Amino acid sequence: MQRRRPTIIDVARKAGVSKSTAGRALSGASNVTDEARERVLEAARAVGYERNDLAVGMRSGRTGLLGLVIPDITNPFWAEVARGAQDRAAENGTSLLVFSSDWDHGREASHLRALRQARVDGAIINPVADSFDDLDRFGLPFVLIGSSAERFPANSSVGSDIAQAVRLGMDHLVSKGHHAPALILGPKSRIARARFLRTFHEHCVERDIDPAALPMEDGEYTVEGGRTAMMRLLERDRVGHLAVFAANDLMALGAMVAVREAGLRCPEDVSILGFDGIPAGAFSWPGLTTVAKPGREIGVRAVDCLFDEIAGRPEHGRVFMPCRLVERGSLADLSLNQPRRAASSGRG
Amino acid sequence: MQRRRPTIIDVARKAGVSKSTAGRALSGASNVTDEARERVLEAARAVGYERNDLAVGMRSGRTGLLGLVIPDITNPFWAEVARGAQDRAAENGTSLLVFSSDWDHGREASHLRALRQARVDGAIINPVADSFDDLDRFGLPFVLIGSSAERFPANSSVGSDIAQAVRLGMDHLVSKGHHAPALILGPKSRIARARFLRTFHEHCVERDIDPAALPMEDGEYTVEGGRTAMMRLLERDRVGHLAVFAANDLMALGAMVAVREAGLRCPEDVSILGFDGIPAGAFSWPGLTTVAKPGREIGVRAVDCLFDEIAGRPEHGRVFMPCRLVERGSLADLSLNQPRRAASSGRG
DNA sequence: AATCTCCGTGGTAACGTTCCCACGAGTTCA
DNA sequence: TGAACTCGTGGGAACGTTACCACGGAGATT
Repeated sequence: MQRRRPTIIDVARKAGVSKSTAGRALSGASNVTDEARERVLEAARAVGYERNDLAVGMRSGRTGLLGLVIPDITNPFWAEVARGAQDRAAENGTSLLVFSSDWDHGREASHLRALRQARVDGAIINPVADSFDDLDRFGLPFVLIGSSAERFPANSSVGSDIAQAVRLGMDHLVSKGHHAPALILGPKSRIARARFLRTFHEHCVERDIDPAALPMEDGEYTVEGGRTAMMRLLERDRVGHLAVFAANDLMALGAMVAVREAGLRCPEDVSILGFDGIPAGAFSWPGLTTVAKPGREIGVRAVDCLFDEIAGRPEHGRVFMPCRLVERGSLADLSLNQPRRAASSGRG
Repeated sequence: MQRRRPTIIDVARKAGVSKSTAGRALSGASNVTDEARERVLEAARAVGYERNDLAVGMRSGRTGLLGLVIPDITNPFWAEVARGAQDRAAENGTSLLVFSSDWDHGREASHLRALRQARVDGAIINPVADSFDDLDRFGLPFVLIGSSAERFPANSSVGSDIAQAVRLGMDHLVSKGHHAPALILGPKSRIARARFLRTFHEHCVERDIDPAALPMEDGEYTVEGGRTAMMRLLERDRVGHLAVFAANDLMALGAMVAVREAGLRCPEDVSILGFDGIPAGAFSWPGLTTVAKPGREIGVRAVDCLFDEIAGRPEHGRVFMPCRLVERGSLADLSLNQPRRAASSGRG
């Protein structure tokens, strides 16, 4: 019942030209007379021709497919990245194969294999692997995204500018009178953690703060991880207002929950600064002040960078996108010597 | 520098068999000697052979690609659906092409064309179109997801059981003593709105409630839409406690913001019931009580259903997945004649 | 006027796999 | 013993497109 889909040969026949000419006209090559092109395009429209990308990929080696391998599409930050990448890919007539690795080496390897078998033109990868082996074996053009990219300095990568982001956060904390913030960090196994911590230390030194004296807790990059880390933080001896810089918005939101569960208030008793810029931070109460990574823009740039890589001109090298501070209501302003004064509680 | 990738012919040569036999062994066909199969597999491993899905698709008509067209991957609900679909697809050795339509007809049409050109085996679509035309022209097996599916009774679809969901919500509201809840609905242009409203009316009739007497406001399916709708609701004359049933979690969270901005408290002054079950609802304060759709499960079932459709046995027809009530802290319990008693404020 | 160059065109090969058919050897049945 | 059948195997065609080469005619150059 479903009849054969028209091919370029059908178009050529209808237009009265050879399939070579038809192919040239349809692919927008220049060496075709206007009249022939016109006839071919008209014929294509008439028979309802649609190019077969498989055959194109087979012959030309270009499939018009790109791969995106991220930890989890349900994580709001990665969803933003995916959206940016998808939009940019669509602008260039390419499509995106999306995979979630769940921080699992096996899954990642399996996804990379699927990408190779699909003969994608290239891939954007947030690598689970901290060794170069799997990536080395990938065998296709790729661009790394995220903070783990710094482990692979030889490859193109697009990430947020952590150094600038931490400085932004520190400046904001200090400007509000928080000179010795506690830290809530991710698991020790994660590369991003070391990066964050090292940058943080550098900024402490610049400001004559002894980082070793600052409270510090670990947790998974989740709401629950942030909650338990904050509980441990609250159990410590402390005097006066507590300010916390969390390495991730989900942890910051979890910390906020823990504060409330402890019978304390944010920002009156505890100030919280997040990191990521996920939408959910705008719905909490108070709204979460955070350093926002440009997730969508990272996705866009990664695709641009990947096109360069595919074209054999990897001129970008490593791209660091600037972050911005989103001020909502989770930081108290102690700079006016009014320790108990709440910050305005607008929703950034 | 990058040498040719090994083909099935290389494998055949190395194993000392014909490419037909090599192909049979690699594709797991039965009519091959164990010894030959062994040799082929060994040879494939030795030369690092990886099947070319393009060529397979070219010849066999099966590409191992599925399309997913949803409104927006950054919407947490759709991200869940995508994740479920992706996982199930991966289990079956297929990959997912993901597109966001942004409720735009042009984008949707363009994405569907890209799917056809990529020769995907089938697609899962949340259609923007309310007419059948675009879908009719699609020409490939597809399964619809989401509430708009009901416009197309002739096609397979997977969605949540709105009737059951609304009943669940109503039962909960009534059990907490809210017999005349206000409604915050989506835009009149959306199909989901009519569905929700009709079901709501049916349940009102069953309970001898006059739906016409209930306050009702429209808004976009966003936080801002919910916020302004709630502001309009609060401007109306009212007596006592206000209960609101929002047609979407984002709107519910926006409503919560509006309540706070008006100097009122949730749930003490206003009770809010959401609909969707997005993760952000757990981070708000109070936590959002909501009717949760099984997003991930919908994605999984949609893929199963699509495989049936591709195989030419569309036995599923229309699948409705049951929703469940997630009780957090945004509803006051008025059932004990204690109008001002706050509900427990746990985080579901 | 002869040659060279450029341009548009058409034919053919090639991409890597699966499908189809034919072949020979071994087995079963009459 | 011969026919029919099964089974594993191999050769070739086919999928739809683009790359490559060759050709003829028009215009430019010598």
